[in-house]
Parts: sequence; C-alpha cells; structure tokens
Amino acid sequence: MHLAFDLIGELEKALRAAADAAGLEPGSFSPGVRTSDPRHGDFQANGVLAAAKRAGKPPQPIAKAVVAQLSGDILESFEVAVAGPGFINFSAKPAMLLAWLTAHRSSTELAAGASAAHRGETWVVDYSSPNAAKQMHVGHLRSAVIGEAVSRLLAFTGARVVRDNHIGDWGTQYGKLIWACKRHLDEEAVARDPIAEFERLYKVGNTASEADPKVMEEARNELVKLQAGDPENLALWQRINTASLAAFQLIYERLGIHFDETLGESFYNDKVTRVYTELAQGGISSQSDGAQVVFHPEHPRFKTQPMIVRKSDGAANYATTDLATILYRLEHFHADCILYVVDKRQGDHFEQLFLTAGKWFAKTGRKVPKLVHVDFGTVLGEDGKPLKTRTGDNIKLKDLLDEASERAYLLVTEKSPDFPEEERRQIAEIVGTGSVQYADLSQNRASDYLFSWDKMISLDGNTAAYLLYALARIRSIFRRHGLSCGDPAAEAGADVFQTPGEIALARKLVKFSDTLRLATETLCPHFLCLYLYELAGEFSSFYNADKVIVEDPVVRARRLLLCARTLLILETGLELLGLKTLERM
RNA sequence: GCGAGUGUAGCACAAUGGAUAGUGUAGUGGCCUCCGAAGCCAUUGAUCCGGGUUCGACUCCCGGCACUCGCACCA
Repeated sequence: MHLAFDLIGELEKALRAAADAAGLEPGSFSPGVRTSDPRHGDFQANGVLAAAKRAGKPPQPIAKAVVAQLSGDILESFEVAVAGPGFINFSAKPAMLLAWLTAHRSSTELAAGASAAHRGETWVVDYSSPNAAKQMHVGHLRSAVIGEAVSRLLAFTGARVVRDNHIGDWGTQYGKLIWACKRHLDEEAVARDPIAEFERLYKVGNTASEADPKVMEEARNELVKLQAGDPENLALWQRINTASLAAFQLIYERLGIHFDETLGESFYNDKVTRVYTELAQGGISSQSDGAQVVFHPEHPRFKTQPMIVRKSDGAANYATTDLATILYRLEHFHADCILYVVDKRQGDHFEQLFLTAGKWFAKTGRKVPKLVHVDFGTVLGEDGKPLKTRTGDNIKLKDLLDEASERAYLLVTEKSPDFPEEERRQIAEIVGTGSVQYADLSQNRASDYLFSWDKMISLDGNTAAYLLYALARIRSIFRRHGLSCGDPAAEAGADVFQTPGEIALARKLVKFSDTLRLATETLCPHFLCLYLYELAGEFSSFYNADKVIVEDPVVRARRLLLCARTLLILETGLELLGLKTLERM
C-alpha cells in the first residue's frame, strides 16, 4: 500500500518507470501530475499529451500503454483511467486513504514527510525590516506577516532558516533626529512612549532643516559626528535603537514573529569598503557625477539608469549595505538562497542589486546564492487608495491590531456572552490579530489588497474566524466525549471510509502534502489558506451529514479518525501561517 | 518619455498551459425535538478589446485601451 507523504512524487516516479517500460522516449518523459478537479479523481497526469505530440502519434493509445505498465503497488492504491484527450486519472481507493491517514497521525509524521523537500539547504529570509525611530505602521504589515509564514513553511519543509530583521538604523535621517534630540527632547514624553517622542522629534528636525539651510548644515554635521564615532551622538543613537526594538517587539509578539538575527544597516558599516574596492577593481562600477555607480549595458533600462553604490559625498547608501549584506550572508551563514520580503515597488532596486551581486561574485569566484525578491502589493483603503487614517496619516500597526481585537471582542461577546470577561478578551486578541494576518495571507501576495474590517473579521467566507471556529468545534467533540484527539484507542478498528462525506473529507486531507509543496515552491501562502478553507468546508459538510459519535464502534472509530486528522492538519496549517488557535470561541 | 505590474459576476477574491473558469458576499429557496446554526444544502450571475502560438489559453506571444507603480545620490 502506498504511504509516502508526497503522493504526487510517488505517482511521477511510477509513471516514469511505466513510460520507460512502455518504450516511451526514455528519460525525457515528464509525467505532469497535479491534483485534479474532484469530478475527475484525485490526481491527473497530463504528460502523455505532450509526449504524443512530440512522437506524432495519437495520445490515447500511448496513455493506455503507460497505464498497462503501472506497478501493482499503484493499481492497488488508485483506480486508474484514461480519459478525455489522453489524461491519466488517479482516484485514491478508500483503503489507501485510510492507510495514508493512519501513517500520518501526528505532526511528527507530517514533518518527517515534508522535510525532505529542502533538507540540507540554508535560506536567509529578510523581512519586516522597519526603520528605527518610527512606529511600525500599516505599510509594515505585509512584509512581517508574509515573511513569517514563508519562513515557517521553509523550516517545516526541511530548510535551515535564518530569519533576519534588517532594521533601517543608519540612514541619513539620524542627522535631523539627533539635531532635534539635542534641542527639543522631552524626557517625560520619552518615559511615557519613547518611540512616539522620537518620531515627533524627527518631524521637528525635518521641518526645521527644510525651512533653514543652517539647520540642514548642522544636522549634516551631527550625522558626520555620529558616523565618526562621537560618544554623545553614539549614545543617543543607541538609546533610540533600543527604544525602537522594544516597541517593535510588542508587535512581533502579537503577530507570533521571532527573528534569529537583527542585523541592521549599521552592522554593515565596516563592511562597505570591500564593496567599493571589489566593484571598482573588477571593473563592474564606474564613476559618474562624482558617485560610484553600476550600469548594466545589456539591460534595456539599467544601461542608462544607474545603481548608485557610493554617493558623491563618499557615503554609503542602501544599495551599498544591501550588497555588503549579501556577501555577509554568503560568508557567514553559507546561504543557498536569500529571500527579500519587500514591497513590489522596490522591484527595480532588487533587479539591479541581483544583477550587480551576480557579476561581482562571478568576478571574485564566489558562489552566487539564489536571490529572490518576494514582492507584494499595497494595502488599500476602501477608496482604492493606500490605506491611511481620515486625516491622511499612516495607520499605526498597534492601533490596527487594537481595533481588530476590539471588533473581535464585540463579536465574541455577542456570540458567547456567557464566557468570562477575561477569556473573551483573550479570544478576541487571537481572533482579531489572526484575522488581520489571515486577510493578508489569504490573497495572492502579488496583488494589491483591499482592507475591509467587515470582511476580515467576518465569520463567513475565507476568514480566520471561520477556520478557528471549525477547529474549536472539532476540539469540542473530543472534549465533550472525554476523548483525547488522535488517541489510537479511539481510532482502533476503523474500517474504510464509505459515505460521500467521509470520502470527500479523506480525499481532501491527503492533498495537504501537495498544497505544502505548492505554497512553498511558489512562496505563496495563499495556496495554503485556500486549502485550509476548503478543508474546513469539507469537514463542515461531513460533520453535518454524518454523525460522529454513533453506537457502531467501527463507524465511530473511522469518523473520529477523520476528525482527529482534520484537526491536526488545520492546526499544522494555521501554525505555518503564524496564527494562534483556540480551544473554544 | 522609458520601464514594470494589474484588468475575471454588483462587490471582494481563486484558478501550479489542462476537461463544464472555482469560492465568498450580496439576492432567492430550503435545513436546528439532531455531537457548536459563528453551520449545512440548493440556485441566479464573469475572463478589458483585437490578433497569434498550442491537441488545449484567464494563464504564453504581439498590438490596442484602462488603471497603478517605479525611474541619480531617501529606503
């Protein structure tokens, strides 16, 4: 019986062997297996169509010849049929579904099966990366939420993941900020809410320097002093950063985010000279208008649009530190792949960065890690414009999460008024923040996304609340009957699935492995969200149609097994997305 | 101007070149003496326009139109 975690992988292997046995262009046959519309079975292989085309023969007979060579192992597990122009359809037999679900009974088995995909690889994920001295706002949401989910997916599928928060702690904004701190700092305000005070001071410095060139000059001097290591400025800088990190941490805890490294731009201060010299010596950069720049003559745009790696005043900019960062990640972490979870509007920058790094490392004989810009769209308000407050300011992430929690509290109170106040607050925090995370993740990251409280916190549709409800409902089945979930005794003696509801649910459950592969390969968590939503729907239909706690011990055992596995996969999936779950709600 | 991205029901979103383009909301009609109705079942409704490649195109290519975004020392 067919028990591998990766069913599609197994089918592809078997089809390759069968194609060879059938004498089909040895070695070059690509099975093209994918999950199919449930009307046509569970999986379909489309590869025969392309092969028939290349051979100049009709596809149906070839498909039949391949099927005739399939191993007994496969035929024992699947109903196999040739259909349509030449698709090979595979429908999992109920006994196989039961065997798979029995073999994958806990997160240990799921993780063991999943971890083959990226074993031995090191992936650095650069995400969140806010600027110090400013509060995180809604613009920081997606990078944090998507980056965390992607990191968890990669770790679950076997990679060593280095989560690095590349904080903006060194830019030119510090000149103005330090200038203002020295003249207008309000110690009481710092004690109350440090980051709000530093944010205010930055605005003071910015306004003053724009109005008065003399202030601008003084601010620039403060920056030069800081960069030269002036103790007073350095201490102030340190203080600002410490306060900023503490404020960020509060947000990260609510969103279930943790980093392995927080290496901000300042960390690379002493690492940029290598960038200047190696790029210059390798002939990759040139001088233009006093700046050190890189052009890419082969590129339609970057042949005239330069990447500035050193400003004309001799200072570094973010292109410089980004280049130095790639080198560090290669040398220190031995990164095979580096992901940048950053707004798609910075696409040009990353394209230039990757081109430059590729040439630089090729010239210096280094391995070039795979570099990927995991881009995402903008969060829009209901007016279709970037989300802002009514007064046109950025919405602070803290305020956003507070409001989500508050709205969820009203809902919980309405639905479960008998729960203790304290518990309703806890539930609301998890539902509220989870709803914000899920709304962001459930949509293709590449597109802009329309922010709507009503749709987000709603109980209907593809929302966090719906999933958390389905999960809490399953937990309550076990709780109510004094059973523990996944207890082998409760599942003992389960026979094969029979009712349409049971079979549909079991078929959906075994497709978790393919969903995981898809979401991880594309770095698109929304595939996992969609799957979990469909799984929860399948469970609800099953649960509505088939009573679980029945007299017949055999029927009861197999239905409890389905409940337990649905719970397991919902828990695993939501955890991979970074959401916390509930016992009841 | 140059470049990139996006156009799918009233609204919000899916569709890893595959079979009859899925779902949610909103609309309509059913289902609680029954393990959580925050639920389930049924039903109405869409691929911007024009060419092309392909056995097969929302998907790939070319040309329009519309919207969004990016383009020299901010990140």
